[in-house]
Amino acid sequence: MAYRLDEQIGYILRLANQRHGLIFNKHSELGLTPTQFAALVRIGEMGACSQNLLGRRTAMDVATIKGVVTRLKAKGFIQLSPDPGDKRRTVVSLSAQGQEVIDQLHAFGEKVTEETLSPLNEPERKVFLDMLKRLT
Amino acid sequence: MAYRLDEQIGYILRLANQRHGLIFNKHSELGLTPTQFAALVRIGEMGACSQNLLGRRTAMDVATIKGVVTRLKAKGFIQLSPDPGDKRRTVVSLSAQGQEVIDQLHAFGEKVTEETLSPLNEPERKVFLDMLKRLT
DNA sequence: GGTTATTCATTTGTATACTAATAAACAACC
DNA sequence: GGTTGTTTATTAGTATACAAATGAATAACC
Repeated sequence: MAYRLDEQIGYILRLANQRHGLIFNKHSELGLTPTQFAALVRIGEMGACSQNLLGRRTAMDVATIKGVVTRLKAKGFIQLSPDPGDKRRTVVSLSAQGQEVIDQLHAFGEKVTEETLSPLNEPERKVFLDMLKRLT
Repeated sequence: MAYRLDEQIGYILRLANQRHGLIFNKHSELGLTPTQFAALVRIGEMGACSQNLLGRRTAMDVATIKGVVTRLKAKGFIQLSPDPGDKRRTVVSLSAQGQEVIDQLHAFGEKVTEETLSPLNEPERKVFLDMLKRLT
């Protein structure tokens, strides 16, 4: 059987990611990227935490989370403060503005998820997500 | 139902992509990235074509394919030549070295695909790939 | 208590990925 | 045949993503 790029999981994953990004950007109101969105939602879930821990919990390495935090701070959604008990750490937490948009983010995220999964019906979505999770 | 980042298709797709990238790099012998690999395999499938067309056939915009072509050329896998019939175009084609590694690339790609899909059994892989393709 | 190892954050460098703007060449059309 | 519109390629700017190196602070351990 000949090797066909269009049948390879890596290539198709990249295409699916691209499509998701397009859908995300089309609906985006707050000017957030998918990555910034993920970090912000995660802080909402976790509460305040160190910058590196936030990176680990959102699957971003230290260099990536650094940039994401910088931009979320510049946009006013988070605030940074020194950790009283550990001088190495920078504590990341939601700003008042960040708190205010969390519900909006969730509604937005649900819309993006819905449209991204729209080619699949309900039982298919469950099967698909279960299998996709096993590939992480 | 509360919104949970870990259940969102966009976030899980990103994680799956990351894992695939790690597997790809672990096995990579020729120093290619997944994107460079895709472009090179595609040229092998299509034969010579313009730089922009190659980008379209590998889902890369003009800026991205430009960089990929530059690096594939620097690594000696492709060659560039002017299009005799269209002065705008740059024709991209495999170099002798590129021709030589195509079979190796296919074997490598199959190994990466196999390991990436290893958490799924054979019938699951088929179902999964079919559904994933519908999300592109 | 002092050595060793680990963790945290930053920085540098390389590689996608997309937008937008530009210039040159080509195509369509009246 | 000249205007209009499209295509091709380049460039600049922003944002992930990862590797690797660094310095500061903390933890582990004998």
